[in-house]
Order: sequence, then C-alpha cells, then structure tokens
Amino acid sequence: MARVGLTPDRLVRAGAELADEIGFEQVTASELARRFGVKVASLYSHVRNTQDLRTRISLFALEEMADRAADAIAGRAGKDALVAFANVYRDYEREHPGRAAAARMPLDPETAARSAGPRHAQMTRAILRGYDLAEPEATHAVRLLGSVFHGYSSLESAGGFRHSAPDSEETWNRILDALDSLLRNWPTEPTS
Amino acid sequence: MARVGLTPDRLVRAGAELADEIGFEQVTASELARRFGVKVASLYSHVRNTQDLRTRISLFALEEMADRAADAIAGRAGKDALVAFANVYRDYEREHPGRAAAARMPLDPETAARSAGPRHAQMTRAILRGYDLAEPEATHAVRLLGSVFHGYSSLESAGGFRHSAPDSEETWNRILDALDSLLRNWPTEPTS
DNA sequence: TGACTCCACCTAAAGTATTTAGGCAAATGA
DNA sequence: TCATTTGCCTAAATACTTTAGGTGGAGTCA
Repeated sequence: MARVGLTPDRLVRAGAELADEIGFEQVTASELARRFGVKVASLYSHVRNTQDLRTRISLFALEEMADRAADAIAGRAGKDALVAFANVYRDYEREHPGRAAAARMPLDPETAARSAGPRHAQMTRAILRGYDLAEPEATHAVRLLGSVFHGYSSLESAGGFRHSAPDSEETWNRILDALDSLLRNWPTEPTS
Repeated sequence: MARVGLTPDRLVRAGAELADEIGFEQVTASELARRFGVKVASLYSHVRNTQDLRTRISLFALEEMADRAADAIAGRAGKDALVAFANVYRDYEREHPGRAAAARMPLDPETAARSAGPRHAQMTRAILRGYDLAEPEATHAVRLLGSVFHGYSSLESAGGFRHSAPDSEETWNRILDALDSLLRNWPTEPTS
C-alpha cells in the first residue's frame, strides 16, 4: 500500500509550489493528491479541508517572506533598509507568484493575529526608526508602506504595468525614492 | 415555463449584488441560477461559463467605479480632487465589498485593455494636473496612487486595521495628506 | 386566425471537486 | 510476536460545471 509519507508540512510545501506553478486559486485538494500519487481522501487526515490547506499555505508564505525581510534589514538603516525591505516583497512576488497571492489571502482575525502579519508590521516599524516619526504618525506610515507594497505587487503581477512605458523597474525605484523622501518630510497635520 | 427574462446584463448585475452579499469568491453559476429560480444550464445561453460571468462582473464594477470617480473629480482640482477621487475607491470598497473584490480580479491583457482600467489611469493622470509633474514622473505617480488605493482597500477590507489604534479613518486622512504633500514635493532623481 | 419560427428555459448526462465513514495493512513498540 | 496506532484505501453522498438536445410559449406574417 506504499506509504508516501504525507504530513501537513509536506502538503503545505507542495501546495506552495503548486500555487507557484498553476496559481493559488487553482490549488485544490484533488490536484495536490494527484501530485503525491495518492487518493484525495488521504489528505483529510492531515488538513481539515481545502480551506484549511489554503490557509496553511498562506501562513507559510507569510513566514517565508518575514524571514527574508528580517534578513534583508539586518545591519541596514534609513533608505538602505527601506529599499532592501521593499525589494523582498517585490522579489518574492516575482519568484513565487502563487505564494505571494496566498500571502494576500484574507485571514480571519484570530488566524491573522497568530500569523507572521504582526511580524511584518514590526519590521516595517523598525524601518521607520531611521526616520523621525512619532506616534501616531509612525502607525500611519506603517500602513501606508504596507498598502504600497501590497498594492504594487498585486497590480504588477496582474500585468498592470506590463505593456506600457516607463518600465516597471524604473517606476519601482522612483516610488522608493518618493517614499524615502516622504518619510523624511512627513507632513504635520494640516491646519486647514 | 415562465420566462424570467434572463439577459447577460441582468445576470451580471445580480451577480454583483450576490458578490456583495456572500463574497466574490463564492459567486457561482449555481447560486445565481437559484436566485433567479432557474436551472443552471439556462445561464449558459447568456454567459459562456463561470469564468466569463466573473469577468463580466469585474468589468461592471470597474465601470461603476470609474463613473463615480469621474463624478467626484468634476469641478475639483488639487488636493480637493485627490481626496474626492481617493474616497471613491474607499467608499466603494465599504459599500460594495464584493464588487470591489471583483474589480481587483486579474484580467487577461486584452480584456484589461478594453476595461475601464485605462479610464481610471486617465483620471488619475488628470488629478496630477493640479501638481507639477512632467513625464515620466507623472506615470510613476499614477502607479503609486493606484498601488496605494488598491492596497489600502484590500488590507482594510481584509480587516488589517480593524482592531488596532489609531482607527482606519484617521490613517486614511493622514495618508491623503501625505500623498498630497509628496506630489507637491516630488523628489528629483537622487544623484547618489 | 392559424401556421411558423425563434429562443428562453428545460431535462439529461458526464466530468470533476469536496467531504465523511469505515476498512485494511504497514509501522511502531512493548 | 502481538497489540496498537495510523497512513492510505474504497465507497458514497453532495455539489458545481458544462454540453447536447428537446419543448413550449411569444411574436410574426400571410
């Protein structure tokens, strides 16, 4: 009966690779079982259901990105750190589009809370130490950076900037220049 | 045999409402047929398949947003226009989360080209007339604004900012202040 | 008005994905 | 070596998708 050695972890990793190959939306219990040469029902001892599988892939991707981000910002500060940090997200999107899509999947509040999400926010906040932002402005800035990284990846992977000049690479660099400049000159609350 | 009066248009509108109620991901031909009190197969004379249905809902949402945006920026300029324009996206997300999710669905290049996407880009460019940006910087700025609106909506609707201070409303306003400030002081290419 | 033609919606059927229940055999360990 | 655990199986119910072909009601034209 040839045991393949399924474990939740192996399923999740294979699921992540599958997502990169065929798209996160297309990741299905059936397809994953097929890859392992195993009957679908066999997966159900390791993950609760398809939703659970997807959630685990999402959590996995978030962790992987956080690890890379932590690595990227170590020993850097200021714009240098900002650029290295931001590039982690963009590079991850290009290298692992399926996992990146997984990482963008909405999670329910409790799951989100114990995901690497807060770690990402913490690292973003660490980047801001190189700039001079007191609370609550720092939080606003964290959210802005999150939105930009999230939004840019998503638009770029959807092909939004593919067939138009200037090329996406140039825009990305100029956006990072702009964000650096903005963080150095964060506006005070307007009086008007 | 009671004809219900199905048309592609009615299906798409009902699909959009369904998306707002149960989530865009959950919009299915079967559920839509159920709503109309009609057999599933009957939908296939009006839309090619489920993918086609979803694509049409996405296009519909993009048009609807574009119409609102056009309305919002008419007769406004500068920060006033920026804020009104940006709020269209945020309000649409809150009012019609399912349609907004549909609008974020990746489209294939040809479909994207004949969608309201380019119209959104054009309007964003129009906003920038209130600021002093020459090409290619204007394009970079268009893409930045798109990323922020897109990313913020997506994070906010996923609950990213729900249970933490300061509240999302405040962040949103400060982000708009920051973007206005950034556009007024768009950095030149750094020499380093 | 009666026959005709559409076509909107139907039934039927095949294919695939999800999920649960229960069984057997390989691995584990006393 | 025997008992227990557990990894993967078969079987079956439910649901969604899609295609092929049929039927009857609405509008049209003589």
